[in-house]
Amino acid sequence: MADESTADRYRERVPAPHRQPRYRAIADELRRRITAGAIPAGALIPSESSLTAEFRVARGTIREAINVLRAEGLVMTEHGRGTYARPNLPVRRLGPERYMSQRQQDGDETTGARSFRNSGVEQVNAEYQEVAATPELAEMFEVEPGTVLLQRRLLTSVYGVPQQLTTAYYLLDTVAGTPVADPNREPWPGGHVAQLQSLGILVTKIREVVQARMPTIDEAEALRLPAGVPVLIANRRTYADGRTVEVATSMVFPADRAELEYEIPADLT
Amino acid sequence: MADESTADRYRERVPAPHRQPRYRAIADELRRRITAGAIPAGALIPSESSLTAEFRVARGTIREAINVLRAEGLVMTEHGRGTYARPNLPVRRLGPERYMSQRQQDGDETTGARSFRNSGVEQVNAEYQEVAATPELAEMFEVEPGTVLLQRRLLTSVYGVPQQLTTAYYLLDTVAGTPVADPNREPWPGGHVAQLQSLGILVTKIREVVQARMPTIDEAEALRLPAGVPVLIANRRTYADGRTVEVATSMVFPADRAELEYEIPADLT
DNA sequence: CAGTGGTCTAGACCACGCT
DNA sequence: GCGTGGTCTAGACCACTGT
Repeated sequence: MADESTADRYRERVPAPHRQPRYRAIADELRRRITAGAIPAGALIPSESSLTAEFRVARGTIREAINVLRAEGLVMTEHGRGTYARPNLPVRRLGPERYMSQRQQDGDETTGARSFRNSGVEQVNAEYQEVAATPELAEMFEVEPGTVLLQRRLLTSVYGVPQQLTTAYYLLDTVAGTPVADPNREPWPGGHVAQLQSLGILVTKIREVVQARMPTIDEAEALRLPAGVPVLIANRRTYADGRTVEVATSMVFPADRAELEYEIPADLT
Repeated sequence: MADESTADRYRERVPAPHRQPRYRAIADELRRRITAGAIPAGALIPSESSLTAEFRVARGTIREAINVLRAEGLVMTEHGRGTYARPNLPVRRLGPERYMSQRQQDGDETTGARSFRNSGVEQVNAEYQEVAATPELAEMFEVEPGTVLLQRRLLTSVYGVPQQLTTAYYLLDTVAGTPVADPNREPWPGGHVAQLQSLGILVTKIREVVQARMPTIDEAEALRLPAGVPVLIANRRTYADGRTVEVATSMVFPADRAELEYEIPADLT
């Protein structure tokens, strides 16, 4: 095989031609072991020090090889424990029914995607704060910039696995003094639509814009994202009677364990 | 802080306390300069050697900081030339109106996102092929596996910039011999809904599932994606009278220049 | 405690893009 | 030729996870 000369190159001391960098060749070899099943999903790959011995390179070179695999989402690292082949995660599907008051919600057999709403395994870490409206937010709410809004920041987890970061805003006027402004009532039964309804606000339309990008480091840490996994971003705007009653400037989902589902009814086509 | 003794120990050897790693602090500072506009989009950031001088750290530390920004998709590097703040691309917004027959479509002033449908600057590279239904496709169309389908593969470009890869399927029975089966008629005026309507098929519902992931190498090349940019994936299923009449197993969008918009009407909430 | 990965240094030489 | 980033070495010490 052509691999023989590659193996020989590992044994050389320094001169290795850079036709293919060594860290790439090492990454290729480790990737082969993982995809071929020699290192099963969820198992530890050899430690950095044993890899330096096996390939006879400096530790920095091994780390670069592992960086490649991390960027591909193939492995994930835990400080002090080791580096694992990435296990396959269950996918959380978020469909239009997440805005319904209450309904039967079954998993999708074909993909294994599941909805966890109201299942009792969903925990919410909430943080409420009063903030002044930025010009962008003020325009969406049709108020003066600086008007006080209620900011609601959430980290939602399922089975202890973080699944969603949310930053949402409400006009303080419409929620102040109501149970909706109480952070201890999280998670909201029925979601934000039901909560607004309890205040007499009838939601008429929700608009969401979906984007994707690589996470910031903070997001990657909060969502425990391995490197190489992007995030799905949904920006939500909730309307009642043509007025904007809620804005979620960013709902951040880990793309390796979430997908969004939408329906476009006939009268829109 | 309780960490003071620890911090003191660091100061013996290194000026900066490691409460936050040096490379992350440097990444934060560079990110600030880029997002604040001190380094405009498309401009070169300082070279690695000048950054080692400015922050007084080893070159490896500077490179790690830049790796952070690259993983976030904030900068891109060209060997021998330098590292750039990633230029902002015009964003193509795809809303529900893309399935409407014909309507006024304006840009969104707040984000600069635009729709290019029917604007004449959209080119389509089409490839049609007859294929046997896989078990998954057969189940969706409610036919026997192996039933012949028309496969439609598209690369859509706007102003010569590739914007979308599509793979869609139709039952050959319903389209054979019709203008819809003619690859020379791309791009389809009014989209696939209008085309189906011209065959007497009235679309009643469209369902889309949106995901994100890093691109395969082939996708990255076809869409001319720089490293660190994920793709948005939409899987579409088109219904008429409860029957599935079209399936797009993957519409692949470059996440740095596309976003998807959906509406959830009141009767769904 | 031992073993893992995380951070950082101070060098070296190579490959690429420009002028 | 010069300045850029790409690759690599050989060490050091820190921080986290286990026993």
